Amino acid sequence: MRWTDTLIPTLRDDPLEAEIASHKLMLRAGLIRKLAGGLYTFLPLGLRALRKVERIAREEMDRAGALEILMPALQPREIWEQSKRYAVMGETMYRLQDRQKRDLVLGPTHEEVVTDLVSREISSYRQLPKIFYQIQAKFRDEIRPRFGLMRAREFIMKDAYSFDVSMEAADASYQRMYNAYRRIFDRCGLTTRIVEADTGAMGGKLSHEFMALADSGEDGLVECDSCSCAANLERAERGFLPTPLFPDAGESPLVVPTPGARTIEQVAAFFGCEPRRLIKTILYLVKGEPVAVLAPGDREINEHKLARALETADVTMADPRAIETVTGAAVGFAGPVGLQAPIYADTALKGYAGAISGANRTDAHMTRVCLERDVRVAGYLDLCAARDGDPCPRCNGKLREKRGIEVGHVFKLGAKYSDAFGASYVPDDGRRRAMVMGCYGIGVTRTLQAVIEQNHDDKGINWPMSVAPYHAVVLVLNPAHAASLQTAQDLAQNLDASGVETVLDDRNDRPGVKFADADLIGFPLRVVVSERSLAKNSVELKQRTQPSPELVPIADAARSVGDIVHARS
RNA sequence: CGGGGCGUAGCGCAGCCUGGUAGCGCGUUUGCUUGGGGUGCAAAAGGUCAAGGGUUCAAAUCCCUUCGCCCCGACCA
Repeated sequence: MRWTDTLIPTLRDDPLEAEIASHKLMLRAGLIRKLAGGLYTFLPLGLRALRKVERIAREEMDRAGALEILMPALQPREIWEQSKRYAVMGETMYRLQDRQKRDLVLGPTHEEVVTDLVSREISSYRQLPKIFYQIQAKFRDEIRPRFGLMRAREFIMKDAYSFDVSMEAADASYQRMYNAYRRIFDRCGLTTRIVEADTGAMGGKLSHEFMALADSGEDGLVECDSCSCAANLERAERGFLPTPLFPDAGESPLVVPTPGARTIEQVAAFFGCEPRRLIKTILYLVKGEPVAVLAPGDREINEHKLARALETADVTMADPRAIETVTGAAVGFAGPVGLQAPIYADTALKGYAGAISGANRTDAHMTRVCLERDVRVAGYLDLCAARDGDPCPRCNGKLREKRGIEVGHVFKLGAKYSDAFGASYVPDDGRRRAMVMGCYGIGVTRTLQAVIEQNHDDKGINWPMSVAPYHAVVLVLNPAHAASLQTAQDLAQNLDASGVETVLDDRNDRPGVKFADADLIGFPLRVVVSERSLAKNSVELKQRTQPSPELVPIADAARSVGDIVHARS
C-alpha cells in the first residue's frame, strides 16, 4: 500500500484530550478519531490492528472448539425482564422504543439472547457440551467513558458462553476457555496476570480476570512474590497481621480534648503517635441502617469486601447528617466506645489495646481504648484492602501491589440464566435438568489499546508483529531520485507478494518527517532506500526495537524481511 | 451524580483580568529550495471565538443559562 493512497493522519502534538500514553499514541499515529465521548472511528491503520486481535481471538476460540455465531445488538426488553436484569442493569443499558412503542435495549452483553437460543435449540445431553462465541459491538452507557478505547460506550467484545450437563463438565469448559485466553493474550504480546475477581452484576460464584499489567491501569491487584496467589484488590485477602503493642494498654479509657483534629493525620500529629495506633471509625448505611466499621488508622476500608462480608449489595457511606445523629458529634470524632450501632472490625484490629479513637464528642478523642474490654464488636471480618507488603494468605510470601487493565474476564455462572430461560436438557435417566453455564469476555478494543500501553517508547508505538497494522514500511528517502523510487516500489511489491504487509512511504517529505512517523506508528520493520545505500547495491533494514540498521543487498532484502516477520509472528 | 479544569482555524496555544482591528506556531494550498532525524524563502486559503440569552454605542472579553470535552470517585471488557 502506498502511503499517499491511504489515510494515515499523524499528529505532531499530543492531543489535549488524551491523558495516557496509549490514548495519545492511538490519536497521534492516526489509528482512531473521536466522534463523541466514548465513541470512536477506526481509521484504516487502527482497523487493521483491531482485525489482527480479532483474528487471534477467533483462531483460539475455534481451536478450543467454540462455535462462532452472531447475535443481534438490538434486543427486546422481555428477555431482560425474564432474567430480572432489566432493573439490575439500570442506567448502564441503552433503552429505546421503536415506532410501535415496543421497548428495546442495545445489548451490553448477551447472556439473555444466547440462553434463550439454547433453551429452544438444545434439549438433549447428547448435544452438550456447547460453547458459543461472537465478536461484536457492545453498548454500555458508562458513567464515565475514559482513556479512549479503554472504557468506551460502544466497544468490540469477544463474548463466549458455555453450556454443560454438570458442574464438573462446566469446570472443564471453564478451564478450556481459561487456557484459550492465556494463549490469546500471549499471542497479542501482552504481559498479563490472572487474578481472582469479584463477579459483580454478572452473578455466579467464581471468576478470574486477565489483567494486562500497566501503571495506568484502572484496576489494582496484588500478587504474592513467592506463590501463585493473585487477586483483584476488590477482593484480595491478607495473611495474619501481628497485633502491634501500644503503651498504656492496661489503663482505662480517657477522653482527651482535641480541638479541630478531625483527620487521621491531624489526630496522629496531636498525640504524636503513628497513624496505625488510631482506630478509624467509619459509618455506613447497610440496607438503610447505620453500621460502624473499624479499621486501623493507616488502612482503607474496601467497600467491595465489606459488602461481601455482610452479604448485601446495599452498602453506602453515611452522609454527615446521619453520622451526627448516630455519634452525637461532628464528623471526624466518631469512635466505637458506647456507639449505638452494630460494630464490625477489621481482623487487623484484633487485640488492639492502648489505642486511640474518636470519643463521639465534638473536639474530643479517647485514648487507652481496648477493643476487647470497651467495645462490643459484632464480628472481626476481613474488611480492609490488602496492600503492598502484606503477608500472603496462602504462604509465607509477601503481597505486591500492581495495576492492571482488565482485558478479559471468565465467570462460572451456574444455573442462574438457564433456570430463568428454561435452558434444560434430558439426561440419560430421562429427568430434565438445568444446564450449567459459564461466560467469558474479552474487550477486543481495550486489548488493542493495552497492547500499545505495554509496547511503546518516547518515540511511539512498538507493535508486536502479531498485531501490527503492517509488518513493514519501505521508506524512500528521496522520492525525486528515480532509481530510489523504482527500487522501493519493486521491493514493496515483492514483500506484499510474499505475504509481508507493507506500506511504501512515497511522500514527498523530508527524511526526518518519515523517520519520525515510522517510529510513531511503530512498524516492526523499516527498510530505507536511499542513494547512499543504492550505491552499495543495498538497502537498510532496521527493526523498531533495534538501535541501528544493517545493510542488506537488494536481492536479499525481501527474503530477510520475510524471515524476520515469520520468526516474530 | 458529587468535586475540579477546559471550550478561540485541522492540531497546540495567546488574547479575556482592564470591552473597541481575532492573533501566533505547526499543519494545509501554490511556487521555488532542500534531500539521512520534523529544511529554508515567498505568497495564499482557512474562524457563527461551543450555543442561546442579557448588559453596553460596542462583547472572544462582563453577567445568566444550556451543551460538549477532560481529570478525581462509584460501574466494567
